[in-house]
Amino acid sequence: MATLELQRPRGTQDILPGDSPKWQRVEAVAHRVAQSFGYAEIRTPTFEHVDVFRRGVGDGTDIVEKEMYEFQDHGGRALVLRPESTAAVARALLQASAFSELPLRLYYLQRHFRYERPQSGRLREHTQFGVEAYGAAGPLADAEVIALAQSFLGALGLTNLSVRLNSIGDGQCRPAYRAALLAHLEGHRQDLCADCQRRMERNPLRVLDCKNEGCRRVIAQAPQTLDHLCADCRAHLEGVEAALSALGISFSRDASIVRGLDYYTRTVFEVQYENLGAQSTVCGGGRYDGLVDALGGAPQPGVGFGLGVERLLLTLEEEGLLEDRPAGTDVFVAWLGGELGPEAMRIAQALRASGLRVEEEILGRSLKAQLRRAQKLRAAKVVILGPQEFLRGVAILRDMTSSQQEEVPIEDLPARVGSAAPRD
RNA sequence: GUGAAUGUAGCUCAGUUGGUUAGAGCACCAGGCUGUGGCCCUGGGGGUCGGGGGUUCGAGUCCCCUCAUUCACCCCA
Repeated sequence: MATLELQRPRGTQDILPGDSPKWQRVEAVAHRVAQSFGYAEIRTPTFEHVDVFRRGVGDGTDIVEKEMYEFQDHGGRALVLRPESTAAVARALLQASAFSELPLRLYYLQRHFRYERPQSGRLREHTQFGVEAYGAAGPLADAEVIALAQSFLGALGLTNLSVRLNSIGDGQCRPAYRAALLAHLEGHRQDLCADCQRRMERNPLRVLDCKNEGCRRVIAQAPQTLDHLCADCRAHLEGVEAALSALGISFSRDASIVRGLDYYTRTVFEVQYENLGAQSTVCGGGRYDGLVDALGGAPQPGVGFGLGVERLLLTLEEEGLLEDRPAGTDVFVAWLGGELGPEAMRIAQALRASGLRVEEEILGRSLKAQLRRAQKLRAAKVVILGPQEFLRGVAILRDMTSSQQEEVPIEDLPARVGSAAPRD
């Protein structure tokens, strides 16, 4: 490893030419699937006023409390690199008065910035494919969003992922549940780990997803959120499940799913891939009926998910679902003799005009080296232009699979090559 | 933020108890084949051994600091 004075900042990634086709594939599928559900793309600024997230995500959350990249610009504004997109999208919609026309179906493909300790699948700059559906208070929107996530992952070839569903209640029933849970935990305080004893003060719901064995035993006896849901929340959850069943999407209830962001209400869900170690959640989402209100707008029901693209790529890699090196070139134009470079470029241009992906020699290497290059590019055809052929107005057209070659008039090359090189 | 492991060529890795000019395979370039890829053979370019400091006659090897990566926790996508 060469010693560089300048390295990329911790927790960031360079996407090099060898990897960018993988990203392009995932992005293409995201655009296609989201649009097939009638969702339109939205893009928001990379930085926002700090208050968008203080008020939207919540002041007490880890994201806002210790993970934001905050800075002040020369005008003294308190800004922050966006740590997530849901609150930013809501802000944009409010600013554009977009809630006048409902329902609103949006998706984004954006980078987020959080100051965290990096490990694989967790970066300081990461990309999410996310979806937001506004205007529908009923359970159909929840099911639609989950179906979209399923379709997206399925289109990429992933099948054995698990969808876990829970409801964390709303302003009606959550306080009562919280009290009941706290009472139970208080009775078993000595059996809980030190972390959980601390969690009891700040956010008792978090105890539910502790992996510690002693805590798990206490949790198993604890009151279930599901038993404390008010009638409306219960009906909502059952409605989501009924719609998912009708769609043939399998899921399991998982009382341990709790969200760390303040804006979630009722439905919360995760899509997990087990082999991913600690960062096994590829997709997380839920309902956030209180968000727009918190940002100062008239209340709007909303539901959506965020899907980590870097984690998804790790999963796809592990499942062997990414092609290593997709062919990027159809034809290579080789030349020799020292004088024919410009003519080779002219031929390459003519071939490109007929829709082919073409690379021509610009280093003036030996023919042998040029053919090796063509092979490495997996070009199906090579045009070879030599001084002798050029004088007669022809070039050699070589088929790299069969090793057959023939002379073709230069003007006929686009027609001949175009018909002979099938595209995938 | 807490705890731990790892850093030798572009990549994957060797490198004995500290001891001469730090190696291999793959990749790259060239030649064998003076105008034809894959296979083979030969040769070549490439390393401040992550960085800095220390111990020592002598450090890739030992010690300290630092940077980066990885794993677990926290949290999250």
